[in-house]
This record gives sequence, C-alpha cells and structure tokens, in this order.
Amino acid sequence: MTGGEPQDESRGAARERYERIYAILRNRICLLDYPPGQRLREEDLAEEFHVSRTPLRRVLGRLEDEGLLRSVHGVGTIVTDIDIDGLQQVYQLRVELAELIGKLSPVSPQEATVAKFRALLARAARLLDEPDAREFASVNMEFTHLLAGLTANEPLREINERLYYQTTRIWLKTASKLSQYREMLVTEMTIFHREIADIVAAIEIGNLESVGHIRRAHIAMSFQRLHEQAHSADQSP
Amino acid sequence: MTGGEPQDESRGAARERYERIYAILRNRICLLDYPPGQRLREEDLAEEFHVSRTPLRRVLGRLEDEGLLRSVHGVGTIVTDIDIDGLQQVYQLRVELAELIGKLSPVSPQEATVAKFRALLARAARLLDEPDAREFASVNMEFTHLLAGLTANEPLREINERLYYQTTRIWLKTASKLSQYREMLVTEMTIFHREIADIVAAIEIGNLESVGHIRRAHIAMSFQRLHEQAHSADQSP
DNA sequence: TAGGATTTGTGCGTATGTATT
DNA sequence: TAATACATACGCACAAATCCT
Repeated sequence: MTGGEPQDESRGAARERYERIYAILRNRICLLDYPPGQRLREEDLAEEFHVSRTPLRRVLGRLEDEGLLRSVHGVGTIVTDIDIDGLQQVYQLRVELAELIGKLSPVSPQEATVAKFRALLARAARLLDEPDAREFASVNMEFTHLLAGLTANEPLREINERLYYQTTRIWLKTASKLSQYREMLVTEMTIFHREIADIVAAIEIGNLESVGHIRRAHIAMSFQRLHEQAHSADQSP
Repeated sequence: MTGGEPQDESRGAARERYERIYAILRNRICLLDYPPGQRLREEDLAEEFHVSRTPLRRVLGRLEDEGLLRSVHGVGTIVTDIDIDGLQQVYQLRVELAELIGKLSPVSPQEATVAKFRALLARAARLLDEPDAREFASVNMEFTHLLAGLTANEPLREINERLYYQTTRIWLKTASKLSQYREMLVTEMTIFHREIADIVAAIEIGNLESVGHIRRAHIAMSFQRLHEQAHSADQSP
C-alpha cells in the first residue's frame, strides 16, 4: 500500500490528470450540472483545466465512447439524452447485474468500508428533513460506487458503474419534468433511505448475497415507479 | 433503410474512418496478429492508414480504455496481457451474461441471420479436416458477434462483445504455449463445431432461452479445460 | 443562395519522459 | 553518471463542416 490512490495503480502525471478531468466532467454530467442537450466548448474546458485542447479531447473522446457525450464536426459537443426505451434496456441489465455482486467474488468489506456505508445512511437520513435533489444524486452515486466495490470482479465493477452513469442523469431529468416532482423526490428519498438501511444490515451480518437481492429489487422498482409516473403524466394533462 | 451500415447510424466521414481503423486494429489484436507484448508505433500505423498521428491516437486511446493496449510515455504502446486470475474474472462474468441473451429482449433472427449461422457451421466443419488456429479464431469471433446480435438489448450486446475481445486472444496465447497445443486445438474445434450445431438447432426452433443455456455451458467448460490443462502443465515438466 | 461566424477535426513541430550505452 | 536515441504527450495553427443571417 503506497497511500491513497482510489483504484488504479497507473503512475504517470499525464494519466493522473486525465483520470482527474474525466471524473470531474463525468460527475458534472451525472449530477446534471451539464444537463442533457447542453453544449460544451472544448476551448472553455481546456482553459478551465489549464491544458490545451489536445489532452482535453482525449477525455471528451472517452466520454463519447461511453455514451455520455456526442461530438459533431462543426456543431459542438453535446450531452446525450436517452429515450425511455434505451433507459429500460439499461435498467433491465442493471437489475440482472445487481445480483451478480453477491455471486461473483464477493468481498467481505473492511470496517472502514462499512463505516462509509453508515455515513451514507446518515446523509440519506438528513435528506429526509431537508430534501435536496443534487445531494440525493450525490449520495446515490457514492452508494453505487461503494456497492460496486463489494465484488472483487473488476470487469463487473466497471460495468456496473458505467451503466449507472448512463442512466442516473436521465432518471433525474425525466422526474424533474413531471408535475409531481417534489412528492416523487421525497418518496424516492424515503425509499432510498430504507434501501441503504436494509443493505447496511445485510452487510453487517456478512450476507452479500442478500445485498445483491435487495439491490436488484430496488433497481427494478425504482424504474417501475418512474415508468408509471411518466406514463400517467402522458395521459392526464 | 439507406443501405448496408452494419450497426451505427453515425454519419460523418471522420467518424466512419475512426470506426474502421478501430475495428481493424482490434481484430489484429484479437487474432494475435499483434500478440500480447507487441509494441506498436503510432507513426507506422498513421502512415499505413494515411492519416496523421492525431486521429490515430484517438483510436489507440479507445483501445487503451478498453484494456487492449497500454501506452506509456517515453516507452511505447504495447498490447496488453492478462494473468490467469483476470482471465477467470472475465470468464465468470461472461458465463452469467451468456444466459441473459435469451432473457433480455431476445429477437427471433431473420432468415438471413440464420443463414449466416449455418455458414459458420460449415466453416467450423471444414476446420475439422484442416485445422487452422487463425481461421478458428476468426470463426469464433464472427460467431460471438452473431450471438450477441440475438438480443435487442444494445448495452448487453456491447458488453458481451467487449468482454469477448478482452479474453479471446489470451485464450489462444495461453493454449499455444502448452505442449499439447495441437491436440487441444483439435479438441476445441470439435467441441466448437458441436456447439454451433446445437445452437443452430435451438435457433431454428426459435428457442433463444436454450441458446443462452447452451452458450453458458460452453463458455464455462471452455475455460475449465484451459485452466486444467494449464495447471497440469505447471506440475508435469 | 451566399457568406461569415463558430466549432470540431487534422497535421505537425516541439516538449517530456524512458531506456540504453 | 551523462549523453543519446526514440517514443508518447502536448500545444498551436489551419482545414473542414455546420449554422445563421
């Protein structure tokens, strides 16, 4: 152990900066700082991070390969959107993959990791008194990361995170356009808080298989609720 | 329908060239034209494809993100290798995903697609009389592609193909270092021929769920055979 | 329809890092 | 240890494509 590198053991200042900028932009997209449809300018971003366009384009290229951006010659680089059908496809897949965390090389988490889960539970609890969409998205993201870390199967971890990034912003954006947005948000936060509580309980007794089942159920129900809300909104106005 | 574009509807000459070069290099890596450890020179490749290093580096960047290459500043761009443990992780995941093809949005294939499966069956049959490692790898790759196309779930299709690319060359390379290489190859080809026959039969009666189960079994057994051979080779010499 | 403004894509020279002698 | 060779990383200027007036 050399210190605090989060995941990759890749040395090299250039690579580190690349990963850093990538993570920042990805988070901005997923937290709706850059909502779907937003146009980004390479030059502005290059200036912000104090690099030239060349290394920045390397980052944008990866985000494009992962489906979060789309660059068009002569037009610009825009944050992508997904239709309800594409959203459903990703959710169906995530539902199946959730269960695999408890089946493929599950790792009993260190006490430090369990502490992080409890910290998220506390943040989710505070959210109930003081609803905040961005904080909700943030907690949700960190929770997903921690969960993905419960498997030693690295490809599975990467895929889980990748699919999450592709859908989470769409969930927020779709929900925010519905009339029942505030109630929905509170409902979701309440359910989310229960999910974390359930999963923390499962982790504390070392039953990672149950973690997978709980998570699977919640992903499936979360999409179902969104889908039904969106559908009823189509019919009523 | 405009014509013969295989999958992506992305217009733009630049993007098309990018995808073309990417596919070519990826295939060279997977078919061991560039074996693990091989060093590639950006300038040579740029010259071969009649582009400058800039767009070529975009391709290399993607191949690196997907784990097929690794660029190190001042050293070079080398084809990656995977240890047996990483190989096992990918295989375990592929085993689980194989079954999902029959469960998530399976599509009954067109007659043209079925014809392609039969054509591959014929190629596999020819392989039995005239063993050829590269042709084996080639048929195997096209077969994997066709199978991935049996689901309308695009993320699942992409992930299946991506994981395949990460492991297929390692299988070949590992096997080629064993003393029983020729026998192994013939054995694998025989089994592979049966797998295609079984799957074609399942497709012809429209049972895609069984396709998934057959595939799952074969992926699992394929890795087990490789693993046992490699292990016994460790002990004997 | 034409032309200018804007933005991404490309080409190339240079900087920087690594390995070897 | 220092110098040299060589590969990737970077910055900038220009080409190409699109949009809007």
